[in-house]
Amino acid sequence: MARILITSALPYINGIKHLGNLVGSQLPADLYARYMRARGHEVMFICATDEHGTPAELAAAKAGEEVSAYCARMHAVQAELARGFGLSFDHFGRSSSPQNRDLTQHLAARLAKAGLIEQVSESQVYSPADGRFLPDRYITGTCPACGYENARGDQCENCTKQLDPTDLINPRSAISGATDLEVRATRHLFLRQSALRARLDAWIDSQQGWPVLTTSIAKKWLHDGDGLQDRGITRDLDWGIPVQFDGAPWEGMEDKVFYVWFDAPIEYIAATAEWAEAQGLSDAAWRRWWRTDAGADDVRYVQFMGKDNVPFHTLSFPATLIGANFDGTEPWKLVDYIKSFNYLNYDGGQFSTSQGRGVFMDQALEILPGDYWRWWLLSHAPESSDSEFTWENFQAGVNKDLADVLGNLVSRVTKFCRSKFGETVPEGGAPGAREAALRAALEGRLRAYERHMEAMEVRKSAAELRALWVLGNEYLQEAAPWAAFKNDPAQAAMQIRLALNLIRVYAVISQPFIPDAAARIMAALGSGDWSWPDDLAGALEVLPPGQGFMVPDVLFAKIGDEQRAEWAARFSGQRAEA
RNA sequence: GGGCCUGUAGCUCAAUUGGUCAGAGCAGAGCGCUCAUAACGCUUUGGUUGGGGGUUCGAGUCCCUCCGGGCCUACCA
Repeated sequence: MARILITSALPYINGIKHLGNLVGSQLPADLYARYMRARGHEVMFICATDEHGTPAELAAAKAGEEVSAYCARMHAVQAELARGFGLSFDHFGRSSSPQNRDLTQHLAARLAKAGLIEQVSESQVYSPADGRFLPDRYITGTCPACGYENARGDQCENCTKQLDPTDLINPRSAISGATDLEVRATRHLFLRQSALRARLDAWIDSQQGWPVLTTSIAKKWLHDGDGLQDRGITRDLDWGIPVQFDGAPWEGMEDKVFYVWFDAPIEYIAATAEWAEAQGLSDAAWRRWWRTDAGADDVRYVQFMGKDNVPFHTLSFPATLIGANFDGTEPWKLVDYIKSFNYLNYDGGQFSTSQGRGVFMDQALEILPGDYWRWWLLSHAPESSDSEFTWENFQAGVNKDLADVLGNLVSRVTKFCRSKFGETVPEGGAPGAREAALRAALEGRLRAYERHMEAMEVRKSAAELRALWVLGNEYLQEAAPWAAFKNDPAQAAMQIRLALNLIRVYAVISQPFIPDAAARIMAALGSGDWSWPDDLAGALEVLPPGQGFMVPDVLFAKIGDEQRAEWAARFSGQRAEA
């Protein structure tokens, strides 16, 4: 039994995430977590809401709430949606937790002690009307290069020229529209990542088999131009983790907070501490996952994220942890494997939170249960390149794979048995060559499925699982128990007993993809044996003759053409305000 | 501008990192079955692997070039 630590990129707090966000991190992370638990490994699956930063403040203001109240409310909303999608976090934390505050301040202090923190004076645009410093992209104005009037302070979206906010003509606040902007001097802490560049480079080089997407992005940042740049880790905001030093104000840093990207990954650790507290456990319970001097040396740590998150997970966060261990007294667990994903597009364009384009998690669950989405999204995960959601493809995938291949199989087997033998696993008959061939075919595909799941090859895993389901239909067609029943009822009994057991095995192995449907199958069959079919022959005899079962309700309803058309129309345009 | 990824049958994707690999699923066509959510099974039609050139005994697989799509480019997170 191995110990596996799994983290999903943290969903940001300002609103409900769309399906692209879901399939890029939380969903595949959950798939892996469920699979590893099913294989008997000890798993710690951590996620949390990422709550700090300017967008959270603005979203709260827009909602007319205190930012802390807003975050608490949205955290509850996101947690509920996560449950709806069957996301099996061991803990779904909050980056605003006391644990994260303490740990973030602690790690910053360690980095300072290591000489990896530097105070830098810089000029920032301040908006008196908004009462805040404005991040570059919250300043808009006319692009000096192309004349586009809504250019952002970091880059003109029209001509793609990179800008400095002070380049803009007629700059104004993107928040209030205020034009009385001024440039003020401010001081910030910088993490001297550049000092760790060689360490990070060697560390990346030492990793085996990481996705190209992961390493190429990391390498780009390490070697592009002047190499890895130091990074500001503080901001002039109210909402965030105060920049303090062992509880005392950090000189010159009064009224500042840590940059959200500094504290967000630290929340992976802090959330584990939150978990320990919630479980009534001691610090040792979470430290054995995160400190190699406290038991984490045999932990395998896997992170899941969209490609936009890669730089922070390959560079900044490792730099934080490596730097904090400058004297060898705080060996933090570094990630062992980073599974990164491309983007899921929506029907020819991008999902857009701001434009309300695409399907959001709450809307998805209003339409259909989580399993439908889990299956389609995972079987189309954007692993090698961006992939695309279309209602036609969604309908086809759900109807064919879930309703026809798996759902109908469960239906035909249980209903046939009920009509010929009653709702009891029938006895009699002896397996023959056909059954041996089925077992061999299952064995081959099951091991392939396991290999793909181990390797986090999400789409290949889904394809293999589907192929396993198909074997059931093939067997039934060949065995034809409805024909055998006429002349040799015992033969038919054996065949259908095997089929019932096969369905149970399908429930067990399909559980990582479609946990709810799997549970319904198991409940209908009256089985609570979720053990993985390492011994396939044995697993196919778990349901003994005489055991009662029930015909389950239709596992997956089909999506009709009219319904599909209606949904396509409903989600094409502006999302109604939630 | 720079960097990275990507372009394989109508659609979604595979091809053990140069050696029968040109494949699967869906869609289409035909046949079969009738237990089942008009479901299932079998057979089958589609591709000169974006265009062009090159290396090699041999290239979706390597090189050059052109065309198309996407992402990143460090103060959104």
